[in-house]
Amino acid sequence: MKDVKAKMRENLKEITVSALKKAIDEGAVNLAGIPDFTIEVPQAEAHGDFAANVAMLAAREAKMPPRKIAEIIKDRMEIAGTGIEKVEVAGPGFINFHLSPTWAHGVIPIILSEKENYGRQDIGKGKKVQVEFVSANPTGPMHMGNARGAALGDALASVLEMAGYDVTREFYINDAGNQIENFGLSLEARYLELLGYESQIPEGGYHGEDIKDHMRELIEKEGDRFLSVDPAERRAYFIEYALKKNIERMKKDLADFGVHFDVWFSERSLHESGKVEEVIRILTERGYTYEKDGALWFKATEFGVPKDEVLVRQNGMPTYFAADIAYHKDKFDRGFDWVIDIWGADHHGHVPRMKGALAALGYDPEKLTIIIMQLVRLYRNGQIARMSKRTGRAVTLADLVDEVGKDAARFFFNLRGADTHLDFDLDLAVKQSEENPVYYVQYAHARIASILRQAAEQKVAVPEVEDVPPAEMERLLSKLTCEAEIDLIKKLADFPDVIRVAASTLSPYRIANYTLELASAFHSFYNVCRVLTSDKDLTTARLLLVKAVQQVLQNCFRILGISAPERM
RNA sequence: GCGCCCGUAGCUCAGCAGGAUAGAGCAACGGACUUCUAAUCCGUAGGUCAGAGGUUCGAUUCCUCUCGGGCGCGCCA
Repeated sequence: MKDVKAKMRENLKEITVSALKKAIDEGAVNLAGIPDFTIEVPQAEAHGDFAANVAMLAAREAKMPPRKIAEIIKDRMEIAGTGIEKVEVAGPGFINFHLSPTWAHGVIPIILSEKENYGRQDIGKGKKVQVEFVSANPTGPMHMGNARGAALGDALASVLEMAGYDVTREFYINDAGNQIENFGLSLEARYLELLGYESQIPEGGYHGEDIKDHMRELIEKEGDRFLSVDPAERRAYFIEYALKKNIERMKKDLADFGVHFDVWFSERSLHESGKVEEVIRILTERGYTYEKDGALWFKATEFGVPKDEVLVRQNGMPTYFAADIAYHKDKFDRGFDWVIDIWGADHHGHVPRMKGALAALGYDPEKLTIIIMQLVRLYRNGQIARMSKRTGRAVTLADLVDEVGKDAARFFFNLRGADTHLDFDLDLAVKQSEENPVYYVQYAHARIASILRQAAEQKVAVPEVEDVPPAEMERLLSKLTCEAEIDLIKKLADFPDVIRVAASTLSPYRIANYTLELASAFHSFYNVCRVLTSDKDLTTARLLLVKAVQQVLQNCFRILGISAPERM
């Protein structure tokens, strides 16, 4: 893994450690060991390119003021031939490293040869991880919350892939249970109603227009023949019919949103294969259940949950929770080393009991990470638009793609962390689409594409990295010395770090933020430095630079699921 | 009542998993296109990081409490 920044950090750490060791050996500083310090990038440019905080951490044990320790370390540093131009002690005791301005230039050939793999990490070490997200109710169209989950989950999965995990994207279809019963009753009511019979949608049923559409379509195809069919039987048929349509629709809407799942997992299959029953039996055998009021309960309180939970209802039907336990057991039985669920904030209360159930089954609850995503509050015409499926007037994911566009919507959702409460003003999103930040980053890509087109027209070649000897490459890139160029190159060198942090904190929004920063550095560069000039070497160097920028932008866009336009 | 999330510029949010003088975008104001796309750039202004304690050499970041907002606490999913 080639990472100029990480390598530099390592070098600086080694230099600092050996200087400190020397100081200890000489008795200049009294320490038993080397503190676990970091080499970080200071905020202010005046503080150099990197800084070590070791002196502050050592101060207490050494019983010396940090600045003095820093001076002692600094005096013993061997910096000849390291690219370090100056070492300074500053502030409370930082050791600041000022490097030669070209220290990061080597990142350009690395990007151009690694291409879409630039930034890839190996922290996952090929571990099998499953990301389960969206898992929307198949009883109707997907809403804004599902859209957020889709954008977040897909980007997270991509980030983990970049970090070296073997990722499976999975959608859990809740095609069983009470809601499906209600779905059937609602379909049936609409069916009867459409044929002129009096009928009522039940309590907790679905009032959406889509329910009516399903039945209208069915009547066109099959007429009124279900009037004489046994109600339970015809409801089963309606459910089968409408579920299939809904799931196909969800697949299509998600595909239009740029999200593709590896596995669509049916809840019903867990019931049919006996896995729900099996998991209940195991819990019982392990002594974690008891009967009360005609129901079977899970002793959740033994795992720090406020109250016990029902597994099997009085009527003999297993609860959603029971199926969910079976589902999670199945996930681990399929060999995943790590399971990540993305749930809406309205489900956060179920986290402890799910983990408790896993512990009861003998699995390590630490291997399940549940990301709680705060809900989306949707504004339209200046007021809150309800998202409930039952009102039938929700803004759907498909509407969002139509009105705002896939790229803008996905970028917008991934601009914020999962735990921010998100107000989405649809009118504003549409109205401001011209000023949407997504255009800012895409424009950077399009501008570069335009430069490369111009270069091709002028028969200016951009050399392939493989064809340029390292010494020649170094000579060419040494032409890149103005501030905008240096800043841009450093930004490129940040990318592996960004992947690392985004993956280890499960925060794909960091990619979106970084993309904005990179685009900003590019736009600034563009306004100051002309790429196609009469200076041949400078032109070549800048072409290599912008090509590298374009590559990194593409790598970001791929993670975020947005397109990389050649023209805008 | 109990639990989880949030509170940073007028608005929407960052703040690199404790670091130095808290940053962007939008909105406001002033500049920059005979030159690779002005969907851009440069500058000005804007702050009691909700409040109070604590841990630390150092807190926007970690802990406790208070206030304010959101969401949960079903034999629904």
